[in-house]
Amino acid sequence: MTRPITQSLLQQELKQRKPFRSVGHEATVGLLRTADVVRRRWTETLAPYGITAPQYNVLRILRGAGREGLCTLELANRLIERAPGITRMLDRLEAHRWVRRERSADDRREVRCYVTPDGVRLLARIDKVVDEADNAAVRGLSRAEGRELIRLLDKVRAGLR
Amino acid sequence: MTRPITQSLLQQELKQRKPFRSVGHEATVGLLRTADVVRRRWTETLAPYGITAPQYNVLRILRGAGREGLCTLELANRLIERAPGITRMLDRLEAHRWVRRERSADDRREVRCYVTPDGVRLLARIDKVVDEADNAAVRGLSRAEGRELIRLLDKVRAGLR
DNA sequence: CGCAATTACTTGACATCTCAACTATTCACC
DNA sequence: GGTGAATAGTTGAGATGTCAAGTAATTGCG
Repeated sequence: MTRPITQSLLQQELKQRKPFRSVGHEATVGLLRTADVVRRRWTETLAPYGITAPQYNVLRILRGAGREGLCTLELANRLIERAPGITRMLDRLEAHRWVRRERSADDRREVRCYVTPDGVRLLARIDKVVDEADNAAVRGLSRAEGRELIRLLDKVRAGLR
Repeated sequence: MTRPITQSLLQQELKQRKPFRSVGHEATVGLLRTADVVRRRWTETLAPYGITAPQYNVLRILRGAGREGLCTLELANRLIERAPGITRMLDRLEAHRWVRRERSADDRREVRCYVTPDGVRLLARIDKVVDEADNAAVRGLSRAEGRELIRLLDKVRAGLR
């Protein structure tokens, strides 16, 4: 538990003089900041296509769902998000004609959502640049480190459940 | 590059059948989702105190700044955030009397911000539960794994700069 | 069968965050 | 010294998230 001679990278970024209170604290702050940076990079990547990152995620999930589509709450579950946000995002996606919604005939409480052909075309144009952004995120890591990062993040989530 | 027999944890969470397109993609998605989970836990921890996570961060930074306080843009830099959000958050923090603002005498363009004694008292009440939340985040990890996670996150951010 | 509880949203209100545009100062340079 | 450029911050408008409360359809149970 010796005092390090140099500050950690994160300490310098935060312009902090004091060392972190604990490994947990430094890991938490590092995690949130890193996610912010990645999110921002994603946003920049998508901006030229007139779509936001959360909207892109929804479209991609709907494409994955295929012909059957998904209902609103199922979408919310996959995004770990509450329904109200989804409803309003779908309103906007529908206005762009990237998504189509209709009441389910089986259960008229449900609203089933589908990507439109326009939406699929948009995704096709975007996929490559998103792949590039994803790979850029792990540019600094070796393949083994990338996998180790994935494993550690899995463990963090498992510990929080 | 062999196909894994079992799906990764994240693949199960996302109910995806296909393996991830790349290590970069899985790491990116894992990072964003893990940060969301940690952020949510933080929000729950702070809710009983009537303060949001971003507000708590601002207060903690201002406490760290001490008697000299900080100007708005300096706060924005430390939070990796744009100024407009900070202005409005400070409006709310000031309404709660946790923060005090005044035009700098040196440079009348600047607005210097300080925690009030009320703010300091609030932080004192909160510090412990936040520490606990931070430690809970790495509960699943050994000490060595925690440090490894910090190192890998540092590398990701360094690679994105 | 009928009615209460549950489910699947939807709407309203508020806190973040973002970009763009605007005001007030201060700085730099002739 | 004065004027144009840069800096610090605010305001407006839109997207995302949250909770609370309301509506419509379905389920469960006596």
